[in-house]
Amino acid sequence: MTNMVIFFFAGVVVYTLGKQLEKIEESTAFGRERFPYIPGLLSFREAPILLKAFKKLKNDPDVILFDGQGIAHPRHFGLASHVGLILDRRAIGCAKSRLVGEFRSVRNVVGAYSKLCYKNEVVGAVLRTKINTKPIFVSPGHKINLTLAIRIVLKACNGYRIPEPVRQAHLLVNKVRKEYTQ
DNA sequence: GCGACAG
DNA sequence: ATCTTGTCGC
Repeated sequence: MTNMVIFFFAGVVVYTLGKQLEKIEESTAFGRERFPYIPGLLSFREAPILLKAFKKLKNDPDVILFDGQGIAHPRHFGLASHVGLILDRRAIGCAKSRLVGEFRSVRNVVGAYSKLCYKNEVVGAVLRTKINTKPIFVSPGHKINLTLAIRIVLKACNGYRIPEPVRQAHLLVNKVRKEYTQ
C-alpha cells in the first residue's frame, strides 16, 4: 500500500453576490497528489489542481473566497494570496481554523470579530458568521483590504458557518470524489 | 528540545 | 484532512 496513487480533487462554485446569493457555475478538476500537507505550504499541495478547476471556468469572478488563509500566514502568503496573485483576482482567505496569530474571544453575535494579530501586525479577523459556533478566520489574500474582505464574507454567508460558495465547493468536491471512487 | 501546526 | 453512529443542543 505504499505505492498507491492518490488522486486529488478540487472544486470551484461561482455565485452572484447581489440581492440574492445565486449559484451560476460549477467546475471541478482532479489530478495526482504530488505534495504532502505541511502547515505553511498548503498552496504547494492544493494550488495546481485548484488552478486546473479555475481554467475550466467560463465566468471570471470579481472576487474569490478560498478555503485557507490569505496573509495570516508565516510569510504573509497563504493559499488565497498565492492563487489570487496567479489568477490576478481579488482573493480572500476563509479558514476554519488558525494557522498563525493571536486574538481575543469574539462576541457571540453574527458579524462580530476580533483582530488576528501576528508579529505586531493585524493580518486578519476572527469572524463570527453564525451564533454558537466557532468563528472563522478571514484574511486578505490579494487586491483587497480586511474591511472589505469581512463585508464580502458576511454577504456570502447564508446561515451557515462557512460562506456559501466555499461550503458548496466543499460539497461538490465530495460528491465528485465519491462518484469517481465508485 | 518542546509545542504549534490552513487542509 | 480522515476514522465514524449516535446524540446533545439551538
